[in-house]
Amino acid sequence: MPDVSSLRAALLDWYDAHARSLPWRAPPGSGMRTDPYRVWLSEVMLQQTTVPHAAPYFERFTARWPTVSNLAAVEDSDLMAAWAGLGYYARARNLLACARAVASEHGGVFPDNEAALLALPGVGAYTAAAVAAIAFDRPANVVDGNVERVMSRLFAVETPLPAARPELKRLAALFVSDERPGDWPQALMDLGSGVCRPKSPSCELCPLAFGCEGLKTGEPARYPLKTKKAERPHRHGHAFVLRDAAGRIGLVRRPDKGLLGGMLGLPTSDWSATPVFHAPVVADWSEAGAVEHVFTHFSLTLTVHVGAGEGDFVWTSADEALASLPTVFRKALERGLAG
DNA sequence: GAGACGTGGTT
DNA sequence: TAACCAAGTCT
Repeated sequence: MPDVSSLRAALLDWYDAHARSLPWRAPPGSGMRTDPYRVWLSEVMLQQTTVPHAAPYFERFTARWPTVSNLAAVEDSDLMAAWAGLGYYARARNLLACARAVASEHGGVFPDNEAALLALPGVGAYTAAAVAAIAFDRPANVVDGNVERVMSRLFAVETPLPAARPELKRLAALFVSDERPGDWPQALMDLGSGVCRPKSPSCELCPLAFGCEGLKTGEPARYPLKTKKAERPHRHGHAFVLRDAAGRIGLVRRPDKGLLGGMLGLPTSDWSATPVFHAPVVADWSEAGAVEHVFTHFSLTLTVHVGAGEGDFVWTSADEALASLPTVFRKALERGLAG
């Protein structure tokens, strides 16, 4: 068993020299702490999302809505449009619900403890711990994919994910301490992101190499072990680019639950092996090609049809539609507009 | 516990 | 190129 306190000291030293500079991060070692609102917003945006993808959204959101109270006052449709392209749209719906809960139930001030944070919409075990630690400097066991990977290597855990999750969390808990509780998870995540990477880890640069059981095995990259995932099915569908006399696009608001919930979309058929061609209005539809898109649990070929007509739709200029649609529909609309 | 839930970059 | 992967949460 590696010596926990020397590993901890070694990683914090490394962090002092190598911490990343990020838009939501106070200068490391400055003793400054980031506004809880910004910590929370960044943590939600970073769920299953890379730093380069989330960063511009974070900059736009904080410029437009500097406080959680500002965010709480936003119209649902504006928030969803601002989130377009970032994915996992339930996050956006929960983000707004959480901002409104903080505004109405907590006087516009984020709660400073893990339990109260956990009760907020869209805040799970990871985010509650991260905000408690990073924004409030509370000792909290912050366990994300990076931490799981680092722990699985450090201790050469042979149990595959996801079954190994409780064990990895227990191991991570060994490092939680009153000393620099806010820096610790960030150091761990920076290490996981830049050194202890999923593939080809840079063990020669790693401050924890001296105590790493995984490295001793000679195959650190083998960790964490994972059980095979089911194959991703392929579906087909039809999407309809409907234009009125003014050239606007007819969109529909999707139901809150389910795929792309709460977002605007193009009218479509069902998505299945053999979709039924069911146009939103009777029109002279012409085919404009197809687009491919990959979701987490299925891939999709969408055949795009263009036509003119009127009806009960959310009529939107092409530019606004392109900016507010989720990516799958943005791609379909671009295809339709290109002819 | 397992599946739903997006997107874009990397290998 | 297909597969894998990213600071997860909810049901």
